[in-house]
Amino acid sequence: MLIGALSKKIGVSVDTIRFYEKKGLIKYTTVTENNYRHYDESVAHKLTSILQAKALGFSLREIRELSDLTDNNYLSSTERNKILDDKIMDIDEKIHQLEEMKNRLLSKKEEVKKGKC
Amino acid sequence: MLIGALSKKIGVSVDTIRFYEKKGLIKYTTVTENNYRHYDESVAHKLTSILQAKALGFSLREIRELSDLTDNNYLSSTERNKILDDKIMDIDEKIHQLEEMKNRLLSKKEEVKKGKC
DNA sequence: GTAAACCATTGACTATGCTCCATAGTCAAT
DNA sequence: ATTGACTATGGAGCATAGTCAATGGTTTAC
Repeated sequence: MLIGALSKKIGVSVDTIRFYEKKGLIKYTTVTENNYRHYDESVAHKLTSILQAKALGFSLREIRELSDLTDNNYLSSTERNKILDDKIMDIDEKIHQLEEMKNRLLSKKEEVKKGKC
Repeated sequence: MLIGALSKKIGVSVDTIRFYEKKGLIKYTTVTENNYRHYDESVAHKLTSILQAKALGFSLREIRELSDLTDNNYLSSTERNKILDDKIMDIDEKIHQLEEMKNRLLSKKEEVKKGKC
């Protein structure tokens, strides 16, 4: 898949794809003699999860660090585990806060219903 | 409470507080003759929920719009309800994606355990 | 073989969300 | 009354995350 096709498939600009590549978030699979980047399905999936993570308030740096955890091998399994556990706690915290926020909005809805506001 | 005290209490810079004020996210309660802003507890709570919302991937604009929903009265209850429902759906979606992300990290942990990576 | 549609690189530009600085007024303690 | 810690305003500067434009090579279709 060339960059334009990937861009259309995921709904993100070609500039953004090249930007993410520069930041080390994605890699192209192959480059042919003409110097065109070629991507496979796995990059499409990765892009999708990058976009999701971004919308959940993770920075590109954090997303990259998590992704490095899979791709590189310079960390001990203890270190990996710690990073993963931290991130999982982080996620649990976010879920909890989202639930709180949802409850606030639900009671706001009740108030609107009762004409209180 | 003056701006410095509020800043220390919540753990956000005075510049940020004034910046949020400029953006319409918070208001000072009173201003004395010396032109100093005075804040009460409600602003402290509001600041805390702004910081939470930001960490969950909401923009200052979105946070402001939601907050306007409480503070102003130029919308019909139907319109309010729609905005609230949209935001609640948005939150449900985020929770769902966080759970997906958590599962991905949990299986990554399993892989680390098994020495596969 | 040439136009249209794609690709690449480089660098400038933009929006958002702060952060810092200069300048100046205020307040509390000594 | 002066020092130090605070406040205010205005504007410049910065990091992050893109976006756009200029220039030029490639590929496909006609």
